[in-house]
Amino acid sequence: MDQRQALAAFGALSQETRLHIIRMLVVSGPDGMAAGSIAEKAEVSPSNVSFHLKELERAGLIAQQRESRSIIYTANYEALGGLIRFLMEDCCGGNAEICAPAAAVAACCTPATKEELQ
Amino acid sequence: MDQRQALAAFGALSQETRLHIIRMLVVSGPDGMAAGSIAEKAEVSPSNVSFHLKELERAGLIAQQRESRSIIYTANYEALGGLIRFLMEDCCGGNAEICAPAAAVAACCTPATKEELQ
DNA sequence: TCAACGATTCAAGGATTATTGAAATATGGA
DNA sequence: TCCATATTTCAATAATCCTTGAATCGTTGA
Repeated sequence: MDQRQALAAFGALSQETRLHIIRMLVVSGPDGMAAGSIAEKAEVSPSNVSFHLKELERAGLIAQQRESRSIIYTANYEALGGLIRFLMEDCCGGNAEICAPAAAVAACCTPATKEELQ
Repeated sequence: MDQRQALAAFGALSQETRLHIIRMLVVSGPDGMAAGSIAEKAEVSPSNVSFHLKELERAGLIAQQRESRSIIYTANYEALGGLIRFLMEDCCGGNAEICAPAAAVAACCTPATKEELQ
């Protein structure tokens, strides 16, 4: 993740509807969600959700794939991890104490990872 | 760090000049930097840097304090750590593998923390 | 082929954000 | 007090982003 991507990702996440969408897609996992379901759950119009999905895709945070009539969107875990990494390295580069609380969260996440990863 | 703050923080970091400023302030540590120095290093006009500093402060990512004629800005480490934490918990809440790369970075940061903290 | 469904695209508007330069504020020293 | 320094505020403009509804595109089944 370079700075260009990070700037786009921060911009994408700075909007309430889009943050909500990302949350839903992360939770829904590899199965993802159809655009219509996203619109329904987020309570926004189809054209509006389409606008925000395009924005999230442009930032590389989600991917799409057509499934019959629906278009399924999935969160890009690699990009999200990369963004966290960018934030930490950018912040840790020189001063490290910012990462301490993050390390605590990471410690709480990694046990689950052992089971989740493959 | 609640969602409102996170949205503001993401918005603040989605602008090139502001990301640059945050980087400089994190590196400069508790001493911080005067507005003029920031403007000079970032190569933007005084009024423009003032605009961006206000934006960063509004998002809670930096703090200011007057020092004679200068106004010294410092990075808010707690807020930056809180933002990383928000991103991780928001992403890890349901699926954990996103945090794996972040955990790796955290592991690389924590050794330094032992010396840096106090 | 035609109709219906799921979704995107487009244009218009309104709202927010960024940049600029001039004017104003605050501080410290002659 | 007066001037210089450091910075902010303000107004105007430009640029970007968000929302809305209508029109369009691709897919499926009758």
